Amino acid sequence: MLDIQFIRDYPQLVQDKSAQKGYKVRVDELLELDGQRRTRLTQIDELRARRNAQAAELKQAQPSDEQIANGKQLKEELATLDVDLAMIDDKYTSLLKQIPNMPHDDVPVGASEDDNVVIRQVGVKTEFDFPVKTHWELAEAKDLIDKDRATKVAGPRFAYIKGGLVELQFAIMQFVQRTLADETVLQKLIDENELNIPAKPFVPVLPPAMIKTSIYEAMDRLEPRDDRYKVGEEVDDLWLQGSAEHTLGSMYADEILLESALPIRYVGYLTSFRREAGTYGKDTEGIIRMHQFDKLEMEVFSTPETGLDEHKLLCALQEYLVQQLELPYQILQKCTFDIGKPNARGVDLETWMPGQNKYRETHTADYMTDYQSRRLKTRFRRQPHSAQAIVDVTASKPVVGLVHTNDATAFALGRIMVAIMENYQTADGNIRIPTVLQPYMADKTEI
RNA sequence: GGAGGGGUCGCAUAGUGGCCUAGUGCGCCAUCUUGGAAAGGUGGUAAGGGGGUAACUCCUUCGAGGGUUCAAAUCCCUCUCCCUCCGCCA
Repeated sequence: MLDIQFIRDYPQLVQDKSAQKGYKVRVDELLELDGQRRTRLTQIDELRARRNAQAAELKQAQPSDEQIANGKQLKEELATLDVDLAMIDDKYTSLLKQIPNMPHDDVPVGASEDDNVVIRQVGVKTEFDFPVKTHWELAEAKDLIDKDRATKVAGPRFAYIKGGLVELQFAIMQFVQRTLADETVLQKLIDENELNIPAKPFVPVLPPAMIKTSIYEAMDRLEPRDDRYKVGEEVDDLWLQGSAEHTLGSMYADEILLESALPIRYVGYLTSFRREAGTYGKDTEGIIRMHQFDKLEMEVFSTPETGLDEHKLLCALQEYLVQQLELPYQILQKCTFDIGKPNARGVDLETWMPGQNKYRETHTADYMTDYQSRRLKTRFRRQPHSAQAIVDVTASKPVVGLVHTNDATAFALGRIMVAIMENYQTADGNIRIPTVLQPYMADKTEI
């Protein structure tokens, strides 16, 4: 959710930037309702002040009939205004929620995902002196993926992942956890990118896989609803999460964190669920697009001042991780249309997939500024800076602000294994193991 | 699933219709005393919203939502979370 004060100050800007993201919003109507709402609020406050004063007057002696009648009238007036306000408030809130986050200044304006900009390509597209196989051909030959039986048991877009691929996944998970806890690596990336943030390690988390409707809505990741799985329709108010971001980013809802605790960096591991509504016929072969996939997700809570640097660190980490696996990739800065409603900025990393002869999205990094935290009420208390306090009395007063949230893929395990299979295939149909992963696989060199 | 007990200002607690403008202790901040500290004294100590250049001021919030009442932390209803016991269970 956007700050109403910001919308009051820059209505045209909000209208224009929303349009750039493909959102038709009614800023005029919202501001009209905002005015009405504030008028009612003032009236209600006045009535309540009178009610409070009257109650204070009556509390000593037995109230007279006249006083009670007077009180009753106040009560009725209040009730009418309350109903009025509730109606205005409903419309106001729903309009306010529709307004997307403002794109950051460097986000290219675009009308479709075709307007995303390739920032750079890194690595040389893998070449082979034999006919290239797709990952599903490789997997079938080695019995690494069984989709037919999964379809029988659970339906299409499910799979049994087996044998060497499972070992590979566990190896990747350990590798990521080790890397994200390595302050030397973090410091190196921070220095290279000239970021002004500490090399604080990521803490691994196993978050809940289900989420309440209210929290999902506050994260602004529930829509479109038909891409999410609802659980226990009548009995429970729960959804299966579609990304660890959904339950990681919401964990400090309604809390005030200490500035000294920030940044908080987590790497969550979770099996994620998506209905993939509207993708019928897309990526039906292989395991690129599944209803269920395992994912390692980075999530960072920070101050507003460091939010963008944290975003850049996450992007740098994504590249670092893919580089360690020695996979060719390209970086895409997403345009205004494609970054998503709560995003101020979004960057995709696409890994080269020789079997499909194209780059495919394996990573995405989202910077939400305070858009999510405003509705979640995830705040932090600024510590008084004593040096300033001497000069400026107000600076010594602790101030509460909204945290900035960042989220980024460490690895979508299914997709990165597809990339490894296709890039590391050998002439005899084996799959070599990237060097950095071998220590986590009992020094196995291929599967 | 069954029975009972709870949710109050960072923490711990008091509070059964108007003396609650939520008391007390701890913690924290400031300050006094001190050579410096401890101890002690004094003052302060939440969030959100409205108005005001400001000093300030008004409103809301005692798990959440409804209700009763001139008046609700307090009474009633619904929900929710936590604790104890029983049952079931990886």
